Formats: sequence, structure tokens, C-alpha cells
Amino acid sequence: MGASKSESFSIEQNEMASLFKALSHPARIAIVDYLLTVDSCICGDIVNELPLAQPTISQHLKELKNANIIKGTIEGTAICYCINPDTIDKIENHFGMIRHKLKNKCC
Amino acid sequence: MGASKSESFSIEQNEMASLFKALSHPARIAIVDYLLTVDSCICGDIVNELPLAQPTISQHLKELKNANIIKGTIEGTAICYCINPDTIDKIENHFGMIRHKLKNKCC
DNA sequence: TTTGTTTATTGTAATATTGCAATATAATAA
DNA sequence: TTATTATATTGCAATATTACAATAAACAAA
Repeated sequence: MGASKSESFSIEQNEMASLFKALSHPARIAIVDYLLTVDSCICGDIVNELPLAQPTISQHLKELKNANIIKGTIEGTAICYCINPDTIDKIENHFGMIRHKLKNKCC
Repeated sequence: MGASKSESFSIEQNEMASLFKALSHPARIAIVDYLLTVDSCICGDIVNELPLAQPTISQHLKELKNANIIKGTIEGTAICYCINPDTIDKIENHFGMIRHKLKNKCC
């Protein structure tokens, strides 16, 4: 095999797994970190910042965009990428739920 | 290639990526969900609960354990797996930091 | 001891991910 | 029009992940 049996799990479970998968690579964590430190956020900057080739970064940006973790608006020739706060909310809510359920646990 | 260039990123970035990778599969999300709904949490239960074979679940449990998301204590023949609250804290703190930095952002 | 029960490991096939050179596309400037 | 600049896509090799049958290991009960 090799393909995950995603059809066996709930939509919510697949959604959360997709979000975490988008964040499961250090380059994508670094991209998020970088977007949080700069005001204007353009892909070219990221290429200069990270030790990866331009196509690789473009690919990582695409995955973050598909997962709605970042959004990009076209600004002339460049694209302004930035964090999507709604998705951050979604993840925080998930951990809020976990934290809440942990209250009643043994460990 | 295929191997990620993890040596190019910070320890913190690699750590967070590892945590998210551990949560990046719906079966592992489902395991965490299940551990939060039951009081006693034993691997055999999970095998009955999820549509995956026992070796596959054992493998997923191992990944969650390696990432410190769950911890297992031996109870006779069975093993009591449960969530590690410290790791949940770590992830929540990461998003707290993101939320904080987002305050000063354009989008 | 042997038997049963629970979990882990090994081996392997199918599939997915990562990284990048080469190339393509899109928009602006000259 | 022809550059130039910024980003995306394609194609492919290297590597990683997923799933599970078969087997092993660890332990309790008979």
C-alpha cells in the first residue's frame, strides 16, 4: 500500500490531518516564521532567506496555500503572501478542545 | 532527492515540524480523539475502534509515542496509552506565539 | 510446561514527498 | 515589439510513508 485510508476517517479528522501535514516540514515552518517577522511578504524574499531553490519554495508555498495557512495577493509582478488568521483560529480551537477534554483524564 | 534538508533549519523548526508530522495522518488524529473519549486507553481497544490492522495501529502509536504526543504505561499484558499534556502545551504555546506576532500584521 | 492474549517487529509492495534543473507563464518596463 | 523580473509548472531521481501478512516477544493463566 502506501496510500492512507483517508475515506475511513471523518471529514474533520482528515481536515485536521491535512492542516498538520502542511506544517509538517521544517521549510514550511520556516516560511510561516518568516512571514511573521516581515511586514511585506513576497516570495522572492523567501527564496533569498531559505537555503532552497526557487521551485522548491514555490512548491512549499503552494502546499501552505492549499491548506489555507497562507494566502497570496498579487501585487504587480510579485505576490504578497501572508498568514491566514482564520486557519490559525481553527488549529487553536482544535487544541482548545483537546485541552478541555484532558481536564477529566487520569494522566 | 526526497530527503528533507532538515539540517538547514533550526532545532525549534525541526521540532515543531516533527510534532506536526506526527499529527499529519487521519488515523493518528483518530487515535488522539479516541484517547480523549475513553478513561482507560489500551491498544487493543484502538484496534477494534479503527478500520486498520493491528500492526498498522502499532506503527501509528509508535510515531505518536516518539513525538511525545502520547505516553504508554505497561499494565500487565496491556499497555495504557494516554495523551502527554506537556506536548499539547508546547503546541499551544507555538500558536500563542503566532497569534501574538499576527497582532502587528497587515492581514 | 503449554496455551492464550496483547503488543511489537520485520519484510515488502504501493504510493507519496522532497528537491531541483529546465522550462513555462504572467506582468511590467523599455 | 523585446527584454526583464517574479512566480509556477513539469519531469524525474532519491527518499519516506503507509499498510499489512507473517512472525516474534512478553506476559499471565492453566
